[in-house]
Amino acid sequence: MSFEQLKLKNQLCHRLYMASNSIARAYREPLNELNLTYPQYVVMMALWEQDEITIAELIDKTAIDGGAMTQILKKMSDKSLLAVIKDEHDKRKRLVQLTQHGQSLKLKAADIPKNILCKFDSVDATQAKQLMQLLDLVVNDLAD
Amino acid sequence: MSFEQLKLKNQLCHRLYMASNSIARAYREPLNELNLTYPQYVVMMALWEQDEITIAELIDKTAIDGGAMTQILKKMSDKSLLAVIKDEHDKRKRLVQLTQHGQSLKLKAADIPKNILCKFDSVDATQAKQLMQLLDLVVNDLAD
DNA sequence: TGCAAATACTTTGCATGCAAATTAAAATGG
DNA sequence: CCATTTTAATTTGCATGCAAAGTATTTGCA
Repeated sequence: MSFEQLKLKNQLCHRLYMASNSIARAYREPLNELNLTYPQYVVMMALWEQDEITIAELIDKTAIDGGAMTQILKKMSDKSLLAVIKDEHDKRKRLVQLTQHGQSLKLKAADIPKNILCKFDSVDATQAKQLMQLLDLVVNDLAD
Repeated sequence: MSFEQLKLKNQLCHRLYMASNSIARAYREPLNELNLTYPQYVVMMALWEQDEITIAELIDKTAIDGGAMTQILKKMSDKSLLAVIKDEHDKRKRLVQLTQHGQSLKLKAADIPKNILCKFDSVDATQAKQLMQLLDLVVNDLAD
């Protein structure tokens, strides 16, 4: 019994596991300089696109776990990157708002994507796009 | 300043983050029935392919962090899935060996990959293969 | 109007991923 | 042959990802 389907080299999930960890590791150094973790950087990107959104919307945009989000926002708030304020219309909700400092960090982060991309010697723009499209299919098929 | 490069929809890393989490989540249920976490399952797959290898080799095959591996092996040892024994030739090394129970679990796991794949309505075999190849390029380019 | 059900978050407990420090043993080279 | 370096693992501290339980509000509906 060869059980080909159980070999690591045939596992899409293991490829994703390695690729995701690899790329997160690649971001670690440049993000350290901004004093951001990778998930915190994702939150920043979401807020740079649209500021003053609810936590639920932030969770929706980033796909970060709700339980983790509470902790992440607390740490980011401690670092004065953002503030979490009450929504007067619906007291269950809370709004996330970038501080001046949080907004200004966008300029410093602007070069990060380029610096990561330049590590990809074997993946050209077309392949990167194709890869993103395939990943979107995977995510959509697995969405609840 | 639009900062297109900072938008989440253009981030390969965020796609990978979501896809990796999605697929790991998909494995959670079937693996629960085997009382395995996803990384533990990866260790099992590595050992089903080749038993009695050193921890370093296991780390190399699985890409699981060394620090985490110690903990994972301890838990798996507690569950009698494997045993970690000394290497008499090099006392720095330790060998990982499946137990009878660990070996027998292979049969129960044999159907898991198929059951995961069938969730992919939008990704055919060709695309899956293509995706794996692209992911390999990413991992290789980011390898130290 | 009033209460059960749904929402929006927070909290808790467990399992990693990762960097850095530590320990033990083997390899090296002067 | 001994001291330095390298290798193999473990340990520790921090930051999530995730499930499940708990809290505060708001909705919905009888």
